[in-house]
Amino acid sequence: MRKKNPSIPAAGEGKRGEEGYLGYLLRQAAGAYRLKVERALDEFAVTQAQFAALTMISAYPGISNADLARLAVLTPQTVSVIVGNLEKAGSLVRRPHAVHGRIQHLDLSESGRALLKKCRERVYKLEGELTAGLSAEEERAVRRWLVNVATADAPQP
Amino acid sequence: MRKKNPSIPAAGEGKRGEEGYLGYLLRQAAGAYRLKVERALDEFAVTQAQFAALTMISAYPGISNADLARLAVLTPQTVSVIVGNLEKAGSLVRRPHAVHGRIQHLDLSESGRALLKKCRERVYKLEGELTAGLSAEEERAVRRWLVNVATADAPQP
DNA sequence: CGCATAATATCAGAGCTCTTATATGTTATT
DNA sequence: AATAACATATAAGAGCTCTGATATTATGCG
Repeated sequence: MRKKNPSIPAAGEGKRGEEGYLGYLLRQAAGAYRLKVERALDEFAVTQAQFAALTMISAYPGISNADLARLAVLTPQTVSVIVGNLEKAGSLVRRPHAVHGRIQHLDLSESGRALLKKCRERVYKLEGELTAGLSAEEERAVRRWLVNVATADAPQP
Repeated sequence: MRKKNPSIPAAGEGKRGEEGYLGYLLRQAAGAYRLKVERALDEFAVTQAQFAALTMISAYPGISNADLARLAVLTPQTVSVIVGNLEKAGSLVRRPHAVHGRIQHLDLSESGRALLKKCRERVYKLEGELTAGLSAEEERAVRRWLVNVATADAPQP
């Protein structure tokens, strides 16, 4: 079919495989999974970041942009972009704080809730595939490692 | 200092912690590590993607844009952007293929090689922190899992 | 009370990444 | 040899993510 250059290994092989740098492996795995999620949600035009935001707003209704950023380990500016796109799509609403003049509350709209429900079904399947082939012990090790990496330089109060 | 809303957990706790969805944990870990790398390389104005490209071109001199994309599990368009920025910075050169009229070879420039060397020292330290606290067995499980996730839907020839 | 400090939101600019689309060059089929 | 199929490169547009900067609102301290 196509003659592959034998000196360049495929993604899962050689230095790109299990002997490779953990940093590369992490980067590639996250990229591959992000793409998988976005293709599963392509029909709804929802990105991984938007799915995460919808899920968190659903779990913590009335959350502020700043709190959402802390929760998602992103900058407020980044979250503002994501929230802006979700607002444009009509999936959420921003309400001014009752007494605090600057804070805005975020809440899902009706269509946002319905959208999240449909997205969840698809993503749950992928989440299941993520754990397939892992023993309980291995899964615990992976989870612990991921949390450690994600919170490595978070200042402990 | 600041009064944290007690109903919103921190990144490493509650649903954002070890009981959370693996998909979220993967996303957060990759984001946190990407940021860590880019801050370590801030002085050289090199991004994680650029560091990956430099490393791969160094390992496979004369590689084509298309092969680099396959190697990095990215689209050719994405790699083209990264390579374009590295070229603008003078870290690599594009040479036309001797006989093939379309393919371009990528090679590091002298300054690119020097830059990569300096970046490597910094990133190696972070790579080391990535494995700290993992037993050999756990590290093997993590590596195997990451490779599985990264190559989940790669068509086996 | 008045001002400094901190928190919130937002704009602008850059880089990464995808999809879609186009132009060009190579290989296989007829 | 002509055409179809495939590979390579690249441009345009959208979304995500960061840094840096600015405006507005709260809070704390003199």
